[in-house]
Amino acid sequence: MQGKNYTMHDIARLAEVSVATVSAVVNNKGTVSQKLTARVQRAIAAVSFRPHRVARGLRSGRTHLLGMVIQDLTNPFFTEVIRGVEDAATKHGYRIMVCNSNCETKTEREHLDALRDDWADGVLLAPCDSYAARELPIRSFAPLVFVDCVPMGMKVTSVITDNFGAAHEAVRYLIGLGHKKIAAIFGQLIHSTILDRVEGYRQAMKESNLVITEEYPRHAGSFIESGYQCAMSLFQSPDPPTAIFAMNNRMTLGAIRALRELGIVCPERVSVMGFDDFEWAAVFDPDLTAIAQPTFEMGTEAVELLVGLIRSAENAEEAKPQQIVLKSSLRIRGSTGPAPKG
Amino acid sequence: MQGKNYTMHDIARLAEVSVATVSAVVNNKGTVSQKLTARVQRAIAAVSFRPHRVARGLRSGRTHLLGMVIQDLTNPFFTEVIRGVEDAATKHGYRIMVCNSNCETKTEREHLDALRDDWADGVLLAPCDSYAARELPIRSFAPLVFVDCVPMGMKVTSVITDNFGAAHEAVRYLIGLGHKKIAAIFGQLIHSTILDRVEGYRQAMKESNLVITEEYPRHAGSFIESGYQCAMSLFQSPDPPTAIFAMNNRMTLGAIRALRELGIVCPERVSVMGFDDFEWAAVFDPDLTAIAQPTFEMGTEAVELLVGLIRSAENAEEAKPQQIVLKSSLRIRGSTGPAPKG
DNA sequence: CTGTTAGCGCGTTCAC
DNA sequence: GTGAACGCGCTAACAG
Repeated sequence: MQGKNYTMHDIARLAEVSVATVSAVVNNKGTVSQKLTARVQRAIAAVSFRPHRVARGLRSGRTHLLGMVIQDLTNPFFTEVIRGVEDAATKHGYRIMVCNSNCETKTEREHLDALRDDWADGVLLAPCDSYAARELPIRSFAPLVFVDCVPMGMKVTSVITDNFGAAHEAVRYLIGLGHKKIAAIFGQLIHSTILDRVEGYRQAMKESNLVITEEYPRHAGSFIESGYQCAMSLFQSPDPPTAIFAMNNRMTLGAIRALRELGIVCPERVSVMGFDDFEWAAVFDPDLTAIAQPTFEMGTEAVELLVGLIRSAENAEEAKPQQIVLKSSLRIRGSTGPAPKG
Repeated sequence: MQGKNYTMHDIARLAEVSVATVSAVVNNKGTVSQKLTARVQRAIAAVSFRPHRVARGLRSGRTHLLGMVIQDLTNPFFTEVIRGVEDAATKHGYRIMVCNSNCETKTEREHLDALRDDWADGVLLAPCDSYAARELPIRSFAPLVFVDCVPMGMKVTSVITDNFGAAHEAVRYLIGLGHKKIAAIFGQLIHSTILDRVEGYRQAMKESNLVITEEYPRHAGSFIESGYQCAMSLFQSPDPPTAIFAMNNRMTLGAIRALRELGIVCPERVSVMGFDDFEWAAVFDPDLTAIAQPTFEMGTEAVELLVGLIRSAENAEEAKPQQIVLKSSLRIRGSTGPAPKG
């Protein structure tokens, strides 16, 4: 049923050389004569031999495997980051093991353990809880780079978006449109990303002497349903906002649905600003104004950082935590407009 | 910098037993005395030892790794399938290596080769080209199960949706609403899925003696942009359709955007039926009628099939190709309605 | 330049 | 019940 898996011994026998010679050819050591090299290569091609990664890793200590543990595979934000990771990793000769924690710290931990069992050469982690992440073994079996979200109040090697600045800019844009009653809706406050965004929102409001009505900031899980619930309750209050700033792509959609159900026209009566742009944002009616994060770049930068750490570790160098902060960009579309008069 | 990786020898020394005893404890052989077992377990816990998967795999020949090669990680259809795969794989003690071919046969091939290097115990494949897939080494290093899309005209082990039946049912539903001019738009005809859907559409039209105007079936890549282009050109024809059947989630969105730009009201003037339901379909205005595939189940079924094949292979049993065909379901929402009069 | 040898960490015989 | 020895496929060290 299955094709045979040839080993170096088979090749050595076929080419009538020793296994060490085969190994040298396979690894381009450049120490083998033209003639033998050709003979070995012919034998390799004849049976389409490929060296066994497992055995190779066992001996060399390096597996050329990187692990990536993410919060949620079904969120397009992460799949785009992964594309960047794949791209850069392939360039450096690494493979990627994508692990989905499904926003469960227990699963996240299991994946990290499994990557340890695999002897991954390095790990990228988008933790699902910035508080719980402080307990994680940062200096464990392999270098670790945090992506998108970081442990609270710790200096770690990471690649993140300037969430504070992005939120600040977005709110200033809304204020520039004449909005004074701007409500933020967000998920549980356990991600450094969301916390930074909320800070940016607060700061921008404060700078313009705008009040954050107590009922305005709403939170629940970062789902469509919670965005819907938040928006619904906001518009049941006596003094509803004229702008909603949703701090997550799914919550944005929930808010949009709520507005439609309530018959509240967007952007004439209420503007909607989303965090995270995505391929389909332009298909909605109105098309969504949103903050676009540099997802692909985030993935590539994270791999570059990680590969650097792996190299340092090999040379027994001590590398200090390095943070890369990427700029986002505001994509202005149809869901935001001037604040209604009166 | 990095924590030390302990080996069985370390544990043996710590627990003052032999490595074989440690191995027996680790693998629950049940042949070690209570006392020694406890001592070994204490030593394991003390340094949080974990057996090296790589070395283990080298010896046993099994890696407990499954590979999954998919067309496009950014398509929610696949991420949901992956969730099912992860679920079932974990249950059976397998890990998953997700590989994204990005709809390139070359990349697909490279991933399959890499999985061979990894000695994956089995492979799940959603090929990006049903014709090219016929050249793939079906009987190679490990059992292979096709998912979603299969090589043209070959009997292979696979889990797919009843695409013909789904499309047939969808078109019959539109016909039941009084539509006669129903246009199908689809991507390149290189996927067995799309081919089956088109066949279902044709068959349903034929059964009701409806003509498929030559200009109606349109094709290009399965992108938002191509859906947009298809819809645009359909409505520049002298006799435009009253219903559009988009055979892919992205094309559906493109069609929606085109209708909005042209000011064509949906569903009053044109109904839109999509293939592939997704989380956000209900947020659009109007919310989208679509055929929902059993994505999660597709993933779990594929793993069950694959695990079965792996077991058979271990027992040197010859298993014949087994096809699982799953039923889809029609989610009727607001984008479809009665055909306009006259 | 090439071949021989010894292990990488683990699992699986066998003796004891 | 337990321990010593061997081998999985490969690479690093050394010998020739």
